[in-house]
Amino acid sequence: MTTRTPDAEPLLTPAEVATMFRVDPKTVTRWAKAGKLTSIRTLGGHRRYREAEVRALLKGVPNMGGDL
Amino acid sequence: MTTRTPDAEPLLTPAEVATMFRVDPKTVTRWAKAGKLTSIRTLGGHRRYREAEVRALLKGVPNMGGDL
DNA sequence: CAGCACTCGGGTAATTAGGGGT
DNA sequence: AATGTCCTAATTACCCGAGTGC
Repeated sequence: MTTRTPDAEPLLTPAEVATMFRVDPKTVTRWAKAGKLTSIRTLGGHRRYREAEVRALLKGVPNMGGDL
Repeated sequence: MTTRTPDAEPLLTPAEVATMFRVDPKTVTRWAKAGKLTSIRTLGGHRRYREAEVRALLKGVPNMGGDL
């Protein structure tokens, strides 16, 4: 069976992102509202997030500022 | 000469659309029933969706300071 | 013709959105 | 300013059996 794959970017549900960051889904929603996360909405209004972006944020950005 | 192609819009199956939106195929069916998606029915009653329309709805617009 | 994956249809839990308050 | 919790309404996900697509 030839699996058709029309460019589909891997998306994550709010719950998945919340689990990855160890926060509540509500918090992830706030990040999306604040423009800190790219959110793609389903036709019903629910949000989906780009896996690539979430992973990039999870990678842990090195502290360049020497904050501590 | 290229292959002769009759006027045919590229169509997607429910599973393909579901994968692109990261939702269940049943959800895509609900969108069609709700009139949110243009559904083309096969002679057997199965639904097919316009790839162009799906892509247009799926466009991930980064939050450029105007989401709400 | 036979067989398997997928979709259909309906019904019921789980998740999400949104606002408000700590 | 930021996160977690409570509420209600809406949307979505998984259960079944039967039919379609190839």
